[in-house]
Amino acid sequence: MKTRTAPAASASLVIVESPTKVATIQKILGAGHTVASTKGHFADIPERGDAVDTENGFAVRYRLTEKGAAVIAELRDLLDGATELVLATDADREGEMIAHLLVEFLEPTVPVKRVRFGAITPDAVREAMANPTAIDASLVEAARTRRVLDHLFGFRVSPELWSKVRTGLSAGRVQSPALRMVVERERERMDFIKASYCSIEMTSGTDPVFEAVLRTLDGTQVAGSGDFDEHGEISRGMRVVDEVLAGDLVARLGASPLTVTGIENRDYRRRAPLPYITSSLLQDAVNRLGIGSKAAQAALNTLFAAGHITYPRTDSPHIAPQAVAAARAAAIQLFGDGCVPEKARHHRAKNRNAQEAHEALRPTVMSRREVKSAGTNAARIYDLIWRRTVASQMLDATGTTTTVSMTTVAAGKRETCVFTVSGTVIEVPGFRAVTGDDRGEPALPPLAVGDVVPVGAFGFTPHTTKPPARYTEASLIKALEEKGIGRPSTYAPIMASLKERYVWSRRGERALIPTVTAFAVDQVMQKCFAALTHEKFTSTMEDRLTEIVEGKAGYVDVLSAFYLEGDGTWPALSRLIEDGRNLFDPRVTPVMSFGVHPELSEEAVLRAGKAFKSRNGAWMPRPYLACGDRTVPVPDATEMDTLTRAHVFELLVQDRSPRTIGEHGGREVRIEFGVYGAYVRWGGEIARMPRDLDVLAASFEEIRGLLDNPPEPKARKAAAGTGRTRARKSSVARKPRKKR
DNA sequence: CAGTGAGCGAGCTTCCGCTTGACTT
Repeated sequence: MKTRTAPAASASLVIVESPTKVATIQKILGAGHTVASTKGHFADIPERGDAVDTENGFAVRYRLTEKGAAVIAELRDLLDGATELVLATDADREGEMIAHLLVEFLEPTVPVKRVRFGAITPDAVREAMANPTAIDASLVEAARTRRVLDHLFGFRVSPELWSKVRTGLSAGRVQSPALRMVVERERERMDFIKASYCSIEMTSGTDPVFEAVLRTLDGTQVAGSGDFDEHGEISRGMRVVDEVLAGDLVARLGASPLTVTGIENRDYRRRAPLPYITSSLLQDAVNRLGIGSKAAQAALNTLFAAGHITYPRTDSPHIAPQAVAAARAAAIQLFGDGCVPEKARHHRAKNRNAQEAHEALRPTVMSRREVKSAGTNAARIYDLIWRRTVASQMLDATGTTTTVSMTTVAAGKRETCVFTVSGTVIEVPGFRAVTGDDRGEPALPPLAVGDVVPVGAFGFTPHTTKPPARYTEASLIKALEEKGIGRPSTYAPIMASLKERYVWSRRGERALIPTVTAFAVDQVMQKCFAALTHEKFTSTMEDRLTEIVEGKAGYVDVLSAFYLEGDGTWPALSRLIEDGRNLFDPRVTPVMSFGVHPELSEEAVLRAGKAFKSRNGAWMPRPYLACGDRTVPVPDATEMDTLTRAHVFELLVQDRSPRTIGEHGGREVRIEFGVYGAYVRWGGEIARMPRDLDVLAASFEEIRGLLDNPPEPKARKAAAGTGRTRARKSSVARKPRKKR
C-alpha cells in the first residue's frame, strides 16, 4: 500500500519495477525520497495481428494495459509534488524500455535521472544514486525491436498453424524451438535401434568386497553401453559379449584368482559450483527436490517477498562483495580456516546473452541458516540456496582416482581376461562438505602390481542400450538457458504453456512426451519455417540487437531483414508465409506415414484431426490413424515411439466391435472401444483397459481384479486441449484453468 | 472421458517479457 500523504518539499520520486523492492530501497534512501513501483510492464503493443505496420517502417504504438493505467495514474499523483523523477528500473534491456515508457506516459516536467542499481544493498544503491545517467536510447530501440520481432513471429505464424493443423495453436520464437527439441528427441527415440550385450563382473573375495568389470578379452575391448550408436552398431574394434559367450566364460573362469597387472592414478577434481541463477535453481528444484518449475518459482517469490533471498529472477552468478565475505565466513565457521580458497571467488555469467541486472540467488542474511515452516517447498529451496552460496566460495573437491587392472586366463580356450575397477580417494572434500552430494566412492583394499586377488564369484548381467532420455522440465530449461533462449522470468511460464498444448507426462513421472499435435505443428514449422525454429535463431537475433545497441544497425534495418527482405541467415518471414501456403497441405501430407498396409493395400497414415467438443464442453484434439476409409482414433497423448509400423497395422484391422466377456454382480461385463482406446464397462462403471493386456484376447479372469478395485479415474489434466475455458482479453495476467 | 473425420462459413484463437495479486483450501 502506498501512502498518499503529500511528499516532502524536496521529494524525489524513485521508481523501481518490483513492489517488493520498494520498502528496502525506501529504508536505504530515507526521507526526501518516495519510492514506488511499476509492477513490471504497464504498456504494450496491441494483441492483434496487425498491431505492427510492416508497410510503414514497422510503426507500433504502445498502449497502457488495463492494470497499467491504474499504475500510471497512481505514479502521476506521486509525481505531482515531486521535484525530480528517478528512474531506477532494472539495469537490463526491458528495464530501459520501462524507464522510457515511464517518461512517455508520465510526461514529467521535473528533471529526470536514470540510475541502475547493481544490487539492493546500501552501498550499491547509494553509489548508483550518486552517479545518475540518462536513458540509453539505443537500448530502448533494441528492446522495441525484440518486442516487435516476437510479435510478428507469434502473430503471423500462429494463424498458419490454424489453417494447416487446427485452430487455436501457437508458434513463437521461444516455444517453437523448445517444441522442436522435445519432438526431435522423440524422433531419435523412435528411430533408435536397441543393442543387447552382457557385462561380466567379478566380485572379490577380499575385505572390503569390490566389484570389477571385464574390460578386455584377449586384448580386444569389451563393449559397454557407450560403445553402440543409435543404430545399435558397435564401435570399431570392440567386441560384444552375448549371453552364450558370457555364460560360457563365467563357467570357464570358475573361481580362478586374478593378478594385479596395472595401477593407474589420476587426479580427481570437481569444481566448486557457481551460485544459483534462476535456471540452475529450477533445475535443482526439479532434480533434487522433485518440485516442478512453477511451484519452485512461486516458492522463490515467497522467499523474496519475505526478505529471505535476493531477487528471484536473475541470470547472473555474481554476488555482492559483502555477501561473498559472509559466505566465506559461514564456511570457515563450519569447516575451519582451510576450507576456502585464499582469494574470494567472483563469478560472471557464462552465457553471453545474459544481461546481469541482478545478483545471483542468495540468502540476504547468511546467518539465517533456515527459514520457518520446515518441510515446505520454500524452506527446502532456501536450504539449497544457502548451501550453494557457501559451496560457491569453498575449495574444489580434489583427490585421486585409482584404476586397478587385474588379469586372469579362462580355462579351455585360454583367453586373457582383464578386469578393471576404479575408486576415488577424496583428499580435499571442499564444497562437497556442504552440498552433501558426497557420493560414497567405493573403497578399494590396498593393492599393488603382482598381488593376487581372491575371487568370490564371477557373474554376468544382460543389458540393452537405452534410447536418449526424454527431456524433463529441468533438462529442457537447462538446454534453453544454454542456447540463450528465453529469460529468467519466462522459464516456468514456458513449461506451463508447453504442457497446456503440446506435451504431457505420465502420472507421477517427469519426462515430457510430445503429443500428436506437437508432431503435426513441428512438421509445419520444419516444412515452412525451418530457419525460425533453429536453436541458433535467438542468438542470431541477439547479435542483431547488439548491433542496434552499438549503433551499427537500426530498428527498421533489423525488422526489415527479418520480415521483408531476409538476409544471409534469415529468409524473409513474409516470404516464408506466402510460400508456405502452397508448400505444404496437411490433407496431402500426413503427420506420419507407415507405408502400405499389407491387408488393406492402402497407405496407413497418422493425421492430426480436428478438435471435437467433449461432453464437458472442452474442445479436445482427436488425432486418428487412417488407411483408405478405415479410421482408428488415437489419443493426442500417445507415446509416439509405441506407434510402430506393426502396431499401427494391427490397430487398423482390429475388430473394434464391443464384446461381452462375462458377468459381475449381475451386470454384463463388456470390452468396448472409445476414443481413448479400449475400456471395460460393467453397468454404469468404466475402467480403462490395462496397457499390458491383449485387448483382443483378454479373458474375464485377467480383468477380474479391475472390477473389484477400479483404478482412480484419471484426473483430466488436459494433456493437450486446444479448447480453453479461460477467456483472455488485453494483457491481463493468465488465469489458471478453472477446475470443473 | 467413452463413438466424430462431409462442406459451408461466422467468429474465434496467437507472441515474449516484465511484475503481482485475489480467488479459494
